[in-house]
Amino acid sequence: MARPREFDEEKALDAAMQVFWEKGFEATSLSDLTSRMGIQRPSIYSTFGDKKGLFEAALRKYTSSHAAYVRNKLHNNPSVKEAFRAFFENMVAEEYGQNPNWGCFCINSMVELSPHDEKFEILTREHQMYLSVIFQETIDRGLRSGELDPAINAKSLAQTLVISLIGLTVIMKSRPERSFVDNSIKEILTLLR
Amino acid sequence: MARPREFDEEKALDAAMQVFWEKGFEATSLSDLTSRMGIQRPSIYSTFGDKKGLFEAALRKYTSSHAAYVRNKLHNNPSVKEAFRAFFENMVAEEYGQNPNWGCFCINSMVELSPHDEKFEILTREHQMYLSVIFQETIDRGLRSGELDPAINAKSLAQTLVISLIGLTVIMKSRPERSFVDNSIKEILTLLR
DNA sequence: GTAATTACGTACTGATCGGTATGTAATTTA
DNA sequence: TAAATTACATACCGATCAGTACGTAATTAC
Repeated sequence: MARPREFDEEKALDAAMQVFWEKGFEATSLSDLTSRMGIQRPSIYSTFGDKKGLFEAALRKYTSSHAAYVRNKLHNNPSVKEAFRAFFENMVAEEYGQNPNWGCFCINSMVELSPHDEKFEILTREHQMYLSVIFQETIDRGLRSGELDPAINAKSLAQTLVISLIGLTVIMKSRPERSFVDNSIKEILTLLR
Repeated sequence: MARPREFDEEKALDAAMQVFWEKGFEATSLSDLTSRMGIQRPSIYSTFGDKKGLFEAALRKYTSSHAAYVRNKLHNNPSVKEAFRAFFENMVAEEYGQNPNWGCFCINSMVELSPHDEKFEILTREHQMYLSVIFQETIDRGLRSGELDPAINAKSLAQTLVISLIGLTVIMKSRPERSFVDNSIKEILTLLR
């Protein structure tokens, strides 16, 4: 190691994540990135490879922090039904709040890149699988405690909730009336009987 | 009208729809379009305005034909439960088939463009609302015939099924194990009790 | 203090982007 | 047949794209 980095690699990556999250891969230019990351092009290329490498690093940062967020939200609530209810309702409230929201970076990437790039097909799939495992663990906890109907198939229900989460996140991009998503969440949560 | 068009406007639009469907708006270049549409740039600009105008025309063509397809699928089955089951299972089978599938053009556009362009926010929202109306009509039919539990809220359930459809379509972009979507469809269809 | 190494900023590359000017061909109207 | 109008193909526009060459600054190793 000769001359040390002058910029904070994590902060720069975080800035890149925000730009990609907001605009997607294709619509984000290197100029967008340098201005928001506060560094020059050669620093990006020497640190992250190329544009796609930077995107991948940003997406990995997102998925790991998102997984931690979801795990925390669901595990820190004694009631499983209440945990899922709060999780879904909180997600909707954030999306309909003042601050602009860009949905889920992983879902955005799944739609834009997965069909054309196997690396992102795998990366985004693995995140969804991980979410379904977190969901299933939570449902299992409710089965063990007796809170949930023992006839429930934890795995199938977890997978269904992941798919509902995706559907809700995506449809909110078109900003439907709030009752649309509120009704659906109520309906979906009846599966957690 | 002086000199008549030498190309078939509908066929050209159909070709444009396929390219945009496959690659999205940003990743599709004018060169991609001219080569697949079989016409020159000035013909595109004189007929459809600009790139975004052509995209909008292509998306409108897609949504109207997709709505007709869904309506037909659901209305031409005497059993409502069977109609939805066949609809969802057929969608999955197509996506996992040999031919490449690009998901739903409207969902792709909702993810890529709706947050940055109000015109597409409205256009994609209206299509989802229309699908939910078709779904609701079908559920109402099942309620009238006595096939479905009269305790069902047709509107909420229709909205839920639209969200499930979106979630299924999107997650299949990452090509999960087929059991993932099969399980979820079974679970979702239990709401049609 | 000198050589080696790494980082930085500037300025550039060829390619491609979306969009258009222009000249010519074809058709209608009169 | 002449004028007007529309469509076509070519060839171009300035801007921007992702990516890099290169010279200089800073740090470490010896």
